[in-house]
Amino acid sequence: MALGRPREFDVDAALDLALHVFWRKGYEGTSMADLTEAMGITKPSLYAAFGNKEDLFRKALDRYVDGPGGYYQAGLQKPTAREVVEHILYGAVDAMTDPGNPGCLAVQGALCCGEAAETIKQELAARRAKGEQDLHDRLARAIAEGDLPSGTDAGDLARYVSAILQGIAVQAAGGASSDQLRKLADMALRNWPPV
Amino acid sequence: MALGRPREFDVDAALDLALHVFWRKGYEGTSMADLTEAMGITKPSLYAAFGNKEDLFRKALDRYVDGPGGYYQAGLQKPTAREVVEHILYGAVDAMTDPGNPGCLAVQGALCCGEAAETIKQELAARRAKGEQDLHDRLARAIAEGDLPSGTDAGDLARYVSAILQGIAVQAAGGASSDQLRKLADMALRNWPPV
DNA sequence: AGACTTATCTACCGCTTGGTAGAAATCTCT
DNA sequence: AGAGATTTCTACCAAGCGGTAGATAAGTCT
Repeated sequence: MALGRPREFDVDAALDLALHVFWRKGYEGTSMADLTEAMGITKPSLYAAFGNKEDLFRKALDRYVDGPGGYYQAGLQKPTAREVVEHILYGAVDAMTDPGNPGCLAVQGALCCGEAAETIKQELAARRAKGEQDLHDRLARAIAEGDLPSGTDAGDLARYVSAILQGIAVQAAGGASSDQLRKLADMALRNWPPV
Repeated sequence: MALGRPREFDVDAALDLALHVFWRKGYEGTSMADLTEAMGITKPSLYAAFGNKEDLFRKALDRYVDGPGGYYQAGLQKPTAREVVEHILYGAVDAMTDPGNPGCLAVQGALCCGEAAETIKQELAARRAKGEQDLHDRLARAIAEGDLPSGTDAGDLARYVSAILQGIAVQAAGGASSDQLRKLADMALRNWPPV
């Protein structure tokens, strides 16, 4: 059923390569030339397969969330609040200290930027907010189930865990080792749940 | 003693304006045109007074550390570890929710970037590391003085506070309110010192 | 074989980027 | 008044940006 000349490259593999460039350099710091070089295709091929730079970034972001960032949604499935937070924190440490790709795409992809990247910045902020909301809902369930002390504020707790995660992301971007960050996660978990 | 034609603009005021542009847009997201427009001077005047873009950013960063970011060094002077952390956390919340300039220049100025901004990224990472080191030294003193439990690891503690601060920075960049962030600081302080 | 569809390539587009040359203007000093 | 120092301005530069036109190649369909 495939009409026309067949594509000579693997779309998913190319998208992975693009993802890693965006991850390392951020949206603004990545040029189309960076992408085509890393992906091993020419610009017209890139545009035909993925649309423009913004489209490509969104597709790479989706892939990130499902791939390297998958620890987050996986963590939310854990049976207890403690296991949820544990899985997410340690998962984040591992993902964000991946050699060659330090940090978190959702944080450093476009934390702040010029006008041209404004919509990407907002998309990332919205995704972070959505992640926090998902965690909120999961913790609210834990409170309802008696898994966490009643009277706990799920919103405050979710924001606290998010802040720790984002702190880990910034530290990782600055070159912190996985050992150092694991000790950070350990400390947060020794004090879990915070009062 | 002033030879030559006198400068027609106030260097410090112009530097302040440049600082705010870098703060909002980051190093890469800021163009020379953005700067000259905000500062109300032409490009040759800018280059004559501040050097190139990188020089200007460094000067703006110095001004940031002494001005809006001054809460940090001020906090380190407080008499007890608790007051130090309290001052730094609440100071960060206030500084990073400054209307029109959300977030922290040292975090979002260049968390990740293309090759052209690499040295700025490293400079910012080094400054964050230096800040963490200063806090480490202050907390180590507190441990030595019996102000914090002996056996506490100053490095772990400093990294923990840094992570919270950087979490606040990311949340602020994403639009979190000062009320929300204050509750975050409250929670961290209720659990201080973490075991 | 020939029509059709799609991918690939080279070459290019207009625009913005950081940065500067060179002349004119405005001050101080003698 | 004139020399010297410095700032200011307009106009410009090469290089890089994101994005595309148009021809050609490589498949599938009838």
